Order: sequence, then C-alpha cells, then structure tokens
Amino acid sequence: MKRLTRSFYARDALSVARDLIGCVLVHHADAVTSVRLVETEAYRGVLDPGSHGYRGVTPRTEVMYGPPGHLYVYFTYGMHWCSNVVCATEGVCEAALLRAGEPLEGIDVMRQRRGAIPDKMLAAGPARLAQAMGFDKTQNGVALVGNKASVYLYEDAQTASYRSKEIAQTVRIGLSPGKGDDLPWRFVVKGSPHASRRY
DNA sequence: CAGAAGATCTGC
DNA sequence: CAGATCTTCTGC
Repeated sequence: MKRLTRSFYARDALSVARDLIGCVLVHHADAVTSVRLVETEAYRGVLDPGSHGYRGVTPRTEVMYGPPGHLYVYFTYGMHWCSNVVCATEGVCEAALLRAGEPLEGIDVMRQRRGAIPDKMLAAGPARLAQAMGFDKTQNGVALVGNKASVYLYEDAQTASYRSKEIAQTVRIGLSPGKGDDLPWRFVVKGSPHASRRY
C-alpha cells in the first residue's frame, strides 16, 4: 500500500476525483474504519457555480482555498456532513467530493454509527460515507498527509484493478439548474453495488 | 437582520 | 414524495 502524497492532491480536482476511484480512505479514531472509493465528484471553485467556493473565500470555504491534501467537511440540509479532499494549490479552490465507497475495515463500527443496514448501504452517498467514517466538523481542515494524519488515503494492488474497470463520467448529483448541473464532473464505477445510485 | 437555499437521506 | 433541521451567505 502506498500513501497518497501532496503531489497527488496538488492537481486540478477533475484529475484527482478520477484518480481517487479505487483508492482506500482510512480514519483512525477509537476504531479504524476504511472504504474503497467507488464514486467521486470534482468541484472547481471560481470556475464552477456548483462549488461552495464559487464566490470566493468565506469562513466556510477557507479550507478549500488552503493548501492541498486536507479534508473539507461541511454541514448541509440541517443534518448531514459531507467530506471532500482539497486539491490544487494554496489560494486556488478545487476539491473532490467523496461520494461513495465499499466498506473494508471497521464494518461493525460503521453499523454502530449508521444502524444495522447492509454493507452496500453503509457508505453509498456523501453523507452516508461521512457518517460511516465518523466525520464531522472535528475533521474539517485536518491534513491527509504527514505521519501524524489520522485521516489519509492510500492506493494498493486492487486500486489499479478498480481503475481499469469501466468508469462512468456523468453530470453531478443534487445541483440546481444553472448551477453547473450540466458539467460531467462525476466519476462512478459502473455497476458498483456500493455507489450512491446504480449506473 | 431576515430570508432563502442547500454538493442529502429516511421513512411514509 | 415530502419532511427533517440548521448553517451559511446574500441582500436590504
């Protein structure tokens, strides 16, 4: 297994989102939980009406405008947390939304967090994934790189096999008309039972 | 300072 | 298919 380093994140969000497919996301908390990503989306700051960073730096978006290789966690709809990895370089807002994954380690812990539901439902959606992984505002801004990181990503032998599966590139989910809903910046492993919706 | 929308999910 | 539920930002 090989940890993703700063140079992986220091690219445009579209490239990062695509290459995150098949990578493993890990959270070392009281217990260890991990998922293999099967669905991501790119959000591209000032280029992208769908991005929280479209209108520049605010208290909420400052993490995305910061250095790459950090986690951006936001709260929405009055009850959900969603997580992204920050891309590009400091001062440039780009991020990849972590939309769905296949549970690997800590499945029992994920069930404690999410309820007694099937594996394929534990992380099938950005808010479900964040809940299964135990992410909330505590993790907003944490570094994904460096030896002390408790949240990080890695690639392994299976990563290549996931990347060589058929990856669908589609429009993003949940955006209002005119807010970048026509941009094909979503990546999903075709036919994956762990995706937020079948494709 | 008020109002509206929101990168969603669950249960009816 | 509607309700939950509250943060964040915009406009006045």
